[in-house]
Amino acid sequence: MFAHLDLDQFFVSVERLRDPRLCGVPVCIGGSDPTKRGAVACASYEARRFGVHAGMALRRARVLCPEAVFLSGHLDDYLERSRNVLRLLEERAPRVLPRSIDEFAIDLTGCERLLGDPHTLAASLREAILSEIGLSNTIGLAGTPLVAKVASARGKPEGFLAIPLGGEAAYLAPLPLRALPGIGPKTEIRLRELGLQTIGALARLDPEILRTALGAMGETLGQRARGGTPRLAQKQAIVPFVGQDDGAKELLRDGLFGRQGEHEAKRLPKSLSRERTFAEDQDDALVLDAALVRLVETAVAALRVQKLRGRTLAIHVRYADLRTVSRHVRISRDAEEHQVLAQGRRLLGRLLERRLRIRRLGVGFLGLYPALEQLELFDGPQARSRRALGHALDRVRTRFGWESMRFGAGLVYQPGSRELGSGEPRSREPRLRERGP
DNA sequence: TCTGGGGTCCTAGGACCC
DNA sequence: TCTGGGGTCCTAGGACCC
Repeated sequence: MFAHLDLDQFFVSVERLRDPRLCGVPVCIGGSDPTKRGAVACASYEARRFGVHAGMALRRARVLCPEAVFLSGHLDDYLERSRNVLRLLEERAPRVLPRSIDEFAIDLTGCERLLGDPHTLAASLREAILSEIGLSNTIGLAGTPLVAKVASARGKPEGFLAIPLGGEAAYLAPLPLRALPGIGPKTEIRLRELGLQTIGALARLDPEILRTALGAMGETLGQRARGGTPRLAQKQAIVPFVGQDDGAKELLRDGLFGRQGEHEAKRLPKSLSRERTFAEDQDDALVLDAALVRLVETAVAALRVQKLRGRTLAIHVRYADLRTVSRHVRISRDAEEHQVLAQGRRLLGRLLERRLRIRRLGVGFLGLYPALEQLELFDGPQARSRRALGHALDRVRTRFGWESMRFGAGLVYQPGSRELGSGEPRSREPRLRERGP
């Protein structure tokens, strides 16, 4: 048997532990000012009753539920409590994989003799997380991880839903297509065009038809519709970044579950990116360049902390009309930050040829690989000292905050009151933004 | 009233090589 | 000189998830 544990309205629950006055009132995490751009990362059940849900624009949430309390949230606290949950589960269950910050897959196969009945064990885990950590949660129990996940989603909140062994496909059959992980809005439309309404209909469809219509994805979905496989696929946690400021915190984020993984080979992330959406759509080249500098700085710093390098640099842009476009370039193994920045500027230049205002700018690295310290042997003294500077910078920023150290163009970004930057006079710097990312 | 930020995986076309 | 077919890499974009 497999269990899937899902923390109910996780971010809101943590905020309520921090401030019990939030109990019983509608709460939206995602930004403290709902008149600004932003999205709801987590809405309390009280807010959901008004139609508010995760992913919704803050402004829309405010219209639907004006009396809601809007908060930026505390990502560091969420990460810590998520690790506490993982630790508790690992102490009492044979094999646990974090699926995200608020979801955990638990393998209970073959542990009956050691740990007893899976139902009893799963129920005790649910109870322990509630009583010892204070977090309400829902568990789904089934013969495959996939069905356990579906069951937990449908058992929310504060639920415990066990699907009888062998009854996986029967449980899924009457459910709507969208209940199956992997079916989003687009795929749902295409499946409906094939005349399908339920997961059961999808399960019965000739695999050949499915394959012709949807390619490899069709095959996968067909298998899932029939219940999936009774194995926990090795997959590393995805760490959703809630997005609120506090630059230096990123440096501390050396992976969500840094400690974990002695027995599980830790998988390298495939990509790393930093993005930001402007308060207002931008076409000022100076502002865009300053944002680019800042994003490259933070992304490179994050790579350095995780001892990774990227093979490809990507710049992506979302234009005012919401179209998203990216440009990529291969970067050399020994490229340094200033060279990466120069490449990024070139790519951004190409994207600016379309004369549209820019809503969002992003810098990403793809094809990540471990940065081998030996590479430094081949560096010249200049490269070495620049690298040392980078490491020193990371340390200073970790201790004193991102704003404690800034360079040239990055200063345009956020003239704050505290930082002195590199000592240059800043009075001439235009004040272009009211707050940093 | 226009939807954040961080990821994953898949597809498809073109370049290039053999 | 013309040219097939296959493999791989790179780039760009789409769909999905939390």
